[in-house]
This record gives sequence, C-alpha cells and structure tokens, in this order.
Amino acid sequence: MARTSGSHSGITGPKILQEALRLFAQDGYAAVSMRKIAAEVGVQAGALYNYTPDKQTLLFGLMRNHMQQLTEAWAEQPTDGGPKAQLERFVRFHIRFHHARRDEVFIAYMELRNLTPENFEIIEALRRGYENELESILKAGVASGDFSVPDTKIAAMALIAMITGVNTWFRETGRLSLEDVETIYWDMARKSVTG
Amino acid sequence: MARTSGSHSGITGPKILQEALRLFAQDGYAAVSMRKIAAEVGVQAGALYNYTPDKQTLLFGLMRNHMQQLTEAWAEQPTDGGPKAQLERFVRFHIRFHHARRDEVFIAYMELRNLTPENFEIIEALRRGYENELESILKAGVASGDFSVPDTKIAAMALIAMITGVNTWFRETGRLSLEDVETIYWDMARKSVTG
DNA sequence: GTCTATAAAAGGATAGAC
DNA sequence: GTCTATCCTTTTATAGAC
Repeated sequence: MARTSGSHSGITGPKILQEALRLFAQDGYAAVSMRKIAAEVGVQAGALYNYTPDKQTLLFGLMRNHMQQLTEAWAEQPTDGGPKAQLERFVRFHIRFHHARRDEVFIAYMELRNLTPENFEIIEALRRGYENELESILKAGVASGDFSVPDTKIAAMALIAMITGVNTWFRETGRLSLEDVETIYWDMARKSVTG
Repeated sequence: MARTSGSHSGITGPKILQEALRLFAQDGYAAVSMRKIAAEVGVQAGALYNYTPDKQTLLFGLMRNHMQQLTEAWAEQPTDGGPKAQLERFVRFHIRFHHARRDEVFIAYMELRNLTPENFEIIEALRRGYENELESILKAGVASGDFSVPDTKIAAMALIAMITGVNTWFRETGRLSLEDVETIYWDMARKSVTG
C-alpha cells in the first residue's frame, strides 16, 4: 500500500514540472494556485518549495526549457540542400515539433506577460534567435533567386504565424494526418514566397 | 475642483469598460482585480457592481461586443468583384480592423479559457461565423478557377493566422506604413492560394 | 450612484516537527 | 523531503448609510 505521508518517491521534481505545465496551459498561470499544483502532484503545498523558490521561477523554467529545446532541436536538423529544401525542412520541423509540445507552445506565447522583465528578455532573445533562423533561409533564397519577397523580416513573421496556427485547430482524430497538413502548409508557404 | 465622493459624472459605465479592456489586455483577466479596475476608473470597488453583476460578465461583454462589431463591420464591406477582389478586400479589412482594436483582439484570443462554458460557446460561434466568411471566398475562387487550394478550410485557417499575426509585431513607428504591410500580406496571401 | 465596512474564501510563502 | 500550521495579503461580492 502506498505511503500517504513522508513519501520519497524520487520523482516529485519532474511531476511538479509536468503538472505545472499542464495546469498553466489549461487554466493560465495567474489562475493556478500552488495548492492546486501540489494537489495534482500528490503532496502538500509546502513541499513544492523544496523544488522551486517561487511560482515565477516555475513558469520561467518551463518556458526557458521549451525555447532551448526548440532551438537545439532545430540546430540538429540537416543543413544540406538549397533554400527551398531548407524552407520545406523548417516548415515541417516547426509543425511537428510544435504539435508534439502543445502545452509548452501555448504557455510560451500566452504567459509572456507574467514573466518578470528580466525573465521576459531572456525568453524573447531565444524566440528572436529562432525567428532569425527562418529569416536567414529567406535571405539566402532571395540572394539565390529562389525566393521573391519584398521584405524577409515580414515574410518570416507571416510564415511563422501561419504555421504556428496549426496548433489552434489540428486534432489527431481529424480527417487529415499531420503529414498531410505539413504538406499543405509547405505548399502554401512555398508559393507565398516564390514567383 | 472635482468632487471626490458621490460623483455622478454619467460616464462611469463606459469608463469601466474602457479600463477593464485595457487592464485585461495588459495583465490578463485573472491577474486584474475589481479593485484595480475601480481605481483606474476613479471609484471604489463596490460601485462597479452598479454596472455589472460580476467580473465574468464584464469579460464576456467585452468579447461579445468585439466579435459582433467585427462581423458587422465585415458585413458592411462591398461585395462586388470576383474572388480575388474579395480576398484582397478581406485581407486589408482584417489587418486594418484588427490593428485598430489591438486590445480587443488580444483579449478575444487570450481570455477564451476564462469564459464560462456557455459564454465560450457564444463567442466561438461568432468566431466561426467570421472564419466562414473567408472560407466562402476561397470556395468561390476554387469554383471559378481563380484559386487552387486542396482544402479551403485549412487554407482559411492558415490565412487567418497569418494576417492576424500582424498585431504581434507591427508598430506605427516602424519603417513601414500599415498600408505597406497590407500590400505585402495581400501579395503573399494571393500567391499562396493561386497557381 | 457611490461610499464605507465587512464577510468569507483563497492566495503565496515560511517555520518547525518528524 | 514532506507535513501541519500559520502569517499576512488579497480577492470577489454584498449590506447598508448617504
């Protein structure tokens, strides 16, 4: 029988991150209490403070981890091929990665205003770094003549918004597979920056 | 000298809506207290309840007003021209209207989860109605041969996300005018659904 | 229509026992 | 590492005076 007090399962730390992530995504940072997180983890509220100095640090850690994993995962992608191949790779990578981390993506966008100014700057820098990866592809494509866009910065923002939007409507149970969706978005993205 | 108590300015109602809108957009619904709203309006918290039965109704009213004004403003736009002219009109209208109401747009997207289930359904129905307007244009364009898209529903979601994203980065003080931006987005949208 | 006062609940965070 | 107990603040909403 499970112990109901003084438990030392050794996985409380990860469980706190997991439940905080889920609850922040579901109800919003400001609407989630430390007591609620503790209840989902299966401990009392005071125990949370063995793992985080405060609620803000919990939020910031989740967002920083996500943005770092995003940029690292992209850095591990192949870099061969011309601008068109790279853009297709970016579109498919972005849609797959963001679909696999719906809660993290949601929080990283919705909870920016609940970060302290210092933490906000760190997250924003990571975000800009990722956006610059896409703009670099577009710039290379303009230079090579593969793409035709009047402003690579705006085109990058437009494409990022478009493909991130998949998360707002796509469901596994729908009539299309994620790969189908990737292909449709890649087709629209490609056409929007060519000819 | 202004009265500091028992004031009857006659504009408290509109001011409550105005300050609630601003604060909800700035800090988030859950993070804004009735006391804070009252302080910005210049009354005590209890006075707010002469104008709204509770905080939830205040949020819902702001979101419903926005969605209704959006759909009504689109309904007043001209309907002449072919699918391409209509799509250009939609893109430019959407960008202009959403830029003019940044706070309302932000709340209508960010605070959906803070609506009661009944209120959520009402707002979602209004949103779907607006999205269907765009999809109708795409369907007409496919039927006429002006557009080539494999799935009008997905194309509509992709285009809406793209053009709504303008609000996340555009600033009046930047190097481009809003009309410049409209033109760039219309160009990308047009190409993404043609040839 | 607004104020003051207050009820009743919930919040973040800490102290000390085990 | 976790619990219980608690401090102190803040919250939404209401009651009744003016």
